[in-house]
Amino acid sequence: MNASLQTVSTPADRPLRADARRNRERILAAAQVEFARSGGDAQMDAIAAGAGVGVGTVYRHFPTKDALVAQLIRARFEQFVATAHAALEVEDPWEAFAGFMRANAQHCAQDVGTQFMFLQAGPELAPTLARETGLLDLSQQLIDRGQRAGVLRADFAADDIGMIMCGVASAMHHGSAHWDWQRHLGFVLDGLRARPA
Amino acid sequence: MNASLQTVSTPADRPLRADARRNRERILAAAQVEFARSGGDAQMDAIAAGAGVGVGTVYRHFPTKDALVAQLIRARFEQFVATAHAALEVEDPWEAFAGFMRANAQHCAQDVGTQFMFLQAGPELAPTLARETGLLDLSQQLIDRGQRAGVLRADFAADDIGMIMCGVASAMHHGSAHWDWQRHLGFVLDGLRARPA
DNA sequence: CTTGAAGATGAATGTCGGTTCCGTTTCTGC
DNA sequence: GCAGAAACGGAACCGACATTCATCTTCAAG
Repeated sequence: MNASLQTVSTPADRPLRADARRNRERILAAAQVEFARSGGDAQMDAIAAGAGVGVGTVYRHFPTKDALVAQLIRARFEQFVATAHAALEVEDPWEAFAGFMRANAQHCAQDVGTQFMFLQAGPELAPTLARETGLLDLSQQLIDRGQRAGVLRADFAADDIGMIMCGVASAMHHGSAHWDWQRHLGFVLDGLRARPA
Repeated sequence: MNASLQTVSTPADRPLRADARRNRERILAAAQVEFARSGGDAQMDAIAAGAGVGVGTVYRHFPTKDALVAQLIRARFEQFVATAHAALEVEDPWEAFAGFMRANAQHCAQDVGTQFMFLQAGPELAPTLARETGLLDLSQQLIDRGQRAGVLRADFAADDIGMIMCGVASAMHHGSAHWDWQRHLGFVLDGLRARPA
């Protein structure tokens, strides 16, 4: 499985029939639940069952499993975008940036499907989505603020965010007794803070 | 697949026949190559072919694919142990620690199989092996030195190392154009350095 | 050199899980 | 209401792999 970026035909090609729209939502919800439960390898049958729907219906909405995953990921990125907007409202430039990172990590922690995304999805999916959804720009703004204020190290770049989130996600994915992703993120954030000198 | 810790019957149960020992080595080598090439999902047939051997032979040496993977991982941990010993010889406490981390990451970078291990193997495998091989103790010594010298943050623990390596490995695993695991590790190491105040 | 045990072989087996297909059911515009 | 399009259902299909097994080969002790 290699979740490439299949543009799911969500665009209002034709206004979906009422029941179809309902099912579509159910499927996405069930997929999220199922991915969370199984830790990344949910089965189409299970997703269909969870949505109270036949497999065929799942395939009517998403031509392939990858397409379904891609849609989940896209939705998550839209959440990231919202978080970024919120962060830009925060006064303190460091807290704005750090809070953004923490909030995103928190979202990942609550949805194993997203961790799955960072760990298993095609390498280009995350960067591409970040660009397409505008997340990259927003992140850049947060970074610029931090760097202008001298609280964020100057050599940090927007592209690094994905890499770091990926690393943090992998820590939470394992959930080994001693592994605490919040510690991990804390270490990294401390590393990103500008050094006094 | 869930590489639990199957103690492969390497122990000199009975001195393997000469050709058998040779094949065993070939299989391990081929497995490493094959995992590296395929990015973590090597097939038994491919491994057998790479070793110039029939599949049955692979199964004669390793009862299951997991057992084979476990053996590869165990070997890698022995390499880590060697690195740790070398690091303990280094004068500067910070360089000893940081060099240890960098060297291990480097080893991972050269062998996708190891990245696979950190990312896919059962959550308990790494911690368990770290204990069994003595790596945990050695790491602790490196950490103690750093903390006594005041160059390593006081709240860092040996258990954190696996988590961090896991994160770094996940970054290199994707190898997205903009993702550079050395940057990632650099950020983290900066975060681990004791703050002046 | 013989011989039997250890080892090797690879086609065949079994399972798992994504995807397809077509008969049936449910909407919705008229 | 009705017709026809849209959607649904889920058994069946199919490829991909890990694993097995009956048979053949090679080593090494005596």
